[in-house]
Amino acid sequence: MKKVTINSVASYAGVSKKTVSRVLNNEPNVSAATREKVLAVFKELDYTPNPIARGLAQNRSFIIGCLYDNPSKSYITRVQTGALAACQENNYNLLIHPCELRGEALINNIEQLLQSSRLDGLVLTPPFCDFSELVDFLKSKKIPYARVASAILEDDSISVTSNDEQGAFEITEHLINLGHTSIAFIKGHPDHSATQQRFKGYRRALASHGIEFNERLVEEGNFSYHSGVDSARSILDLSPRPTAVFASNDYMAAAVLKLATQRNLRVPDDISIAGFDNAPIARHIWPGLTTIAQPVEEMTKQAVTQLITHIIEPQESPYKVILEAKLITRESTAAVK
Amino acid sequence: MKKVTINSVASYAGVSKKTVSRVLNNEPNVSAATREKVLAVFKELDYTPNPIARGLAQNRSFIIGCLYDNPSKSYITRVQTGALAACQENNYNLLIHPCELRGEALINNIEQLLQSSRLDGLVLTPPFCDFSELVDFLKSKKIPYARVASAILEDDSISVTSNDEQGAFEITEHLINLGHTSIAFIKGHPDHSATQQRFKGYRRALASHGIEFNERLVEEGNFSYHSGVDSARSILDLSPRPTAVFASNDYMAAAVLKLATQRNLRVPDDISIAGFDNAPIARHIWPGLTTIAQPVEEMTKQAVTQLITHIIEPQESPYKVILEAKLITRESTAAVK
DNA sequence: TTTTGGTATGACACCGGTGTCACAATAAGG
DNA sequence: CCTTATTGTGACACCGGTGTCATACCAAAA
Repeated sequence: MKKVTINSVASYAGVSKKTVSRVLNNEPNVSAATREKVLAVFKELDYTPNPIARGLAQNRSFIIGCLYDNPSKSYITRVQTGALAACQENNYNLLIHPCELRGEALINNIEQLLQSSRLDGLVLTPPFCDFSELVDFLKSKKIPYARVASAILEDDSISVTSNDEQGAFEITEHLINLGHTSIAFIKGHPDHSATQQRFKGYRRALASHGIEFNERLVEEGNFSYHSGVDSARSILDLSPRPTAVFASNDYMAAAVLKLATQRNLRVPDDISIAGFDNAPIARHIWPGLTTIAQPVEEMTKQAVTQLITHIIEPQESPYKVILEAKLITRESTAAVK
Repeated sequence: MKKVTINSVASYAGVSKKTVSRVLNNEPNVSAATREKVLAVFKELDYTPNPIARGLAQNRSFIIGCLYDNPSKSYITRVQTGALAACQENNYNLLIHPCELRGEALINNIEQLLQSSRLDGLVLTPPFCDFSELVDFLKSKKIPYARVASAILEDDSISVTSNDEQGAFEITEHLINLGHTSIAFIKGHPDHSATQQRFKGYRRALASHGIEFNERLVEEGNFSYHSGVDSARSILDLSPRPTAVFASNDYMAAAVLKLATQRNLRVPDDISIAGFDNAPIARHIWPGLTTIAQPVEEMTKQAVTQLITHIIEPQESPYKVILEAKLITRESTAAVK
């Protein structure tokens, strides 16, 4: 199999390689006849331009980097799925780069990454999307970036998010409507803006139904299953025991369920449990978890699409989208007895 | 910030760019003094070679592609983790490419991928690692590849795997040692070689303990949670009901657990359940699942490391490694009453 | 008919590295 | 001391595209 380059196409078509390049890039000032002829040769020789050579000439890599520091594998793969979909549509590639927000020298790490990979842009997933140190660094280096699921909208970057606060409000209201008034809450990781948002939604729902907020019902978690176990222990030890628990994500909710079951509590008869994210585990356990589903793939896809658009043609308009979160009721929540 | 290229380094150090290139690539025939000098300039100017230019000159992309078609998000992320570790050590990047084994035109899809991304090599995860149509195609195109977790060892490619058959044997034996003689089995997806391996291990354990194999205790699954639910239904409807179920992965085992719990069966008192893979769900549910842990990250890391080594310096020796799988006992299995 | 202006095209340098080869300087051998 | 290897170094083309600019061409305007 011989290599087909722009030179072979050019000589085969009887034009200069610059003209071939013009056809490739849909540039004007090529006669219809010439364009047709070159396109025919593309087909005939089965020509694909070499992205590396292109990248060198244009100082682009056609690669987007995806930053994450997230314990939830399902979340990560959903993000990847969305990002990949956008990349494929635009002939871009996706580079995944897990790294620690609180690790030493995060900025160095990212600088290294940018130096060595020449990424065209970055997608920031939680918690990076709200880490101003990083965002400022990228801004100063003029690296295009897009933020996914951020709570901060007051800036001029690309951002696609969903309404965490509203989701938390709705699921709390769902519990209240079932008659619960003593609803424990497990917070997420403090570095994630979603943590504050979900907490705010919880409090707003209590307030709007005239239920007094009780500090003792709130536990600090960090989104990990393990932290859920610790929080669950404290909550189930309370007396009187709350009739419902709303955990900031499904892993922690699953931990509550596990501990409750171990203690021979029946869910939802003795205690209702709600989660957040609609992770696979929410439907893989019994009883299934009532939770909030967010369009993670769609958010990421939109963010990356917009990022690539921006890379190709820089524009000022800050792209902001807020997508809807949706309540999913399963068996883990029921009316209070 | 000015761009630092090989030219600036060269003129700054007072040598030709070829000499700089020699230092970069650790080539011989550079005097110690010159090498020192150039290295010092690297530091001083904070120079990083442009991988794209390098790639163009050497017709390499420094990118490895990772193919997968797998419903288990945790498996995918484990594979990615291992592959990334190997890539980072070798200054390679990882491109992820999910696609369907049975999708129409898989080969076309891959051909397209290779054309447009100029990947240096591919990692084949299950089920691709055993799909001869694809392997033959890659061979004919002379694309380097490595296979992870394959059951087929009789070829000349790079392959790192773990002993599925032995793992299945051990977990079955574990159940037998607990007194179980009626042990149901749920098969995995027929496209995965692990499916046959695990089934073989199950049968070998039965045979070696003089327990007659009973076809009616075997259900066809496909590794998905959903298929586990269907299989579980058939198994729990059997009469007499088996005292133990060994599912070919943890998702299906979790499905059995869920259904059993819904039917008010106590696990492990009324029925023992074992899985395979040690997925996160195995310890996120109650009771925790007895299962087999495989070193997925390690397998993938070794495979990719070897693949890159092979790309840099093609060699004939087929690299074959088989890593150990390990039995993890949790609460879902107990002695038969 | 000549001037003007836009369109189609190609020559050529360039992106930032690496491969080939020539050549000078040094070391080893006769 | 001269010849022959060996080592260190640089000039230059090349990888496969894109950007800049000159130019030939043709139609509309003067």
